[in-house]
Amino acid sequence: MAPQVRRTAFPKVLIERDTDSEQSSSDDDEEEEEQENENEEKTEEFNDTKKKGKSPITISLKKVCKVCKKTGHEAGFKGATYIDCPMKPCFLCKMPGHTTMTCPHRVATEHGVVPAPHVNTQNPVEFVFERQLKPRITPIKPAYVIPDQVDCAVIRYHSRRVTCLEFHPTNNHILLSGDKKGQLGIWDFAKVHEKTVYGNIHSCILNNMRFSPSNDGMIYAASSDGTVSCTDLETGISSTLMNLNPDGWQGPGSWRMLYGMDINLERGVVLVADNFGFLYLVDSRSNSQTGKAIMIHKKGSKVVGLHCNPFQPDLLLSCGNDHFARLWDMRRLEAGSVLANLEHRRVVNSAYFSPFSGTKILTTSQDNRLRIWDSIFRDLDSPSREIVHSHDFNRHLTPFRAEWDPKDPSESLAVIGRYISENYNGTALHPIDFIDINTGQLVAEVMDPNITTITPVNKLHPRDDILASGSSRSLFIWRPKEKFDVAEQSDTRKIIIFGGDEKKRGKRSKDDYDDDSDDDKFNVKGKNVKVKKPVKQMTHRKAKR
DNA sequence: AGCCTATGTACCC
DNA sequence: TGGGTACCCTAGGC
Repeated sequence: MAPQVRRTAFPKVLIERDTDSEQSSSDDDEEEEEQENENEEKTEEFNDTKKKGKSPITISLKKVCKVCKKTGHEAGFKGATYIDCPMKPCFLCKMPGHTTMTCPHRVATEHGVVPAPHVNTQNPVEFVFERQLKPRITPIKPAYVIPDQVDCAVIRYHSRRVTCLEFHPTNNHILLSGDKKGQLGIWDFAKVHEKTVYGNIHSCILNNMRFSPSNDGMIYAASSDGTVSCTDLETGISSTLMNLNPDGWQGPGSWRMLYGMDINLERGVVLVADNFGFLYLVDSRSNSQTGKAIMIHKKGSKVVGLHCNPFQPDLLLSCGNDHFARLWDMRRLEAGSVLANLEHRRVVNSAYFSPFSGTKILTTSQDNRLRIWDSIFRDLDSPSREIVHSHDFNRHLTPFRAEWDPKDPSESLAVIGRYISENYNGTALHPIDFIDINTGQLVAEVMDPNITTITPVNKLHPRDDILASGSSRSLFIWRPKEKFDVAEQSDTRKIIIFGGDEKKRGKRSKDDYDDDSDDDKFNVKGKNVKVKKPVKQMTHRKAKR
């Protein structure tokens, strides 16, 4: 050691760098990495000099990719733009050979979408469909009424991420929300100061909720605590219909969680499904389980969604982690009696019948594809269309679910949040997409420079032009600008008006929302939010910005 | 500001 | 089949 320390002549220093690294050398992150690399290289060369004497020290300034650890390129955010690692398949369509930036599905959202095929009435079932059910569907698709600008009200009372939303069936301005902690929020967004949170109904994730079809003051909820609750919205008094963990916590292997839930009014049952593949029927009058649990998905797999057909009470749709959505006949509900198995390449986050005719199926899968089956009366072996859309699974996000517009009689409009971000004026934003499920076209995208979080939970109002969103802990109500009347919101103390103040753009600060330090955090703001329409070429839009 | 962590699916061996 | 771990475009909290 000693001879090297004492030497007077320092060896020559060679700098090894990528050809384009000089162009971006002002970047702070890069300087940090350079420093790190320099240290590493110096140590190695120092050991070398011990053997060889005054051999040159090589300082490497080569870029190291954070994703694949290889040199020569970098991945990650450069400002608000994410640079893909070329060694990874495309983050959007999951295919190798190109990056997300150059993905054909990003250039044209409807890329690869097969148009709706012509329906031939060859068999009796199809004849019945054409005669009895098709008339319910409006033959000519009405033009979507998409506003140029929407206003947005924000509320923050959940302490954990929002997991589900439900509009009140009769009261037009009541929104219900559930969160990861199991809390149930009630927000009257016409009177911003009217909000309620019931925190003791469930002890963990509130996965699904539905209003009672016979009493719109009652809400049913299924939770990962293994219970189904029925809560009176006025009093907050809750009863437990079912508890799958009566003996409490006996370890992770035996703890049962409830995910999918729906209500079948005709049969008077609440349907719930667990994380082991089983379906349970609970009589909504006696609040007791009827019959035995039925395995409807692969043993040990989570059943995340249940939906009763709005017009054929005997038809049930389920979906889950076994990569399938399944169609069932309620009259013959038993393992093996499935009517159809709708295969997906990954976990199916949601599967819904269409809201007017009940004959279409829309699913959201973790393979970044929306799938549409145009008619449950036709061959269900493969979907009518697949639409590539960025809604990746992330363990920290509520799973994305594409939701039908319940007001669109042509059953062609769906809303779903977008995972992948775009660079909007230097801010990475994750818009909420409106997609024409017949063509795959992006009809509109809603975003706000103040909302930088991903918005996986979205619900369209059953009667009004209103979109409710859940993004992280926050809830949003979006509506066309002209309909938004800030004056009607009397509680001005808690209203923050955002008027496009540039200082407020970009990453929002804690103060934007938290003006109270107690558990009663509550803020509402009205502001201008952009709605883009229609967008065919996403790259064009990017180029303009 | 920087770290820690909860958390779920996929895929490896 | 089960344990280990990658993912590495999260968000809240300390």
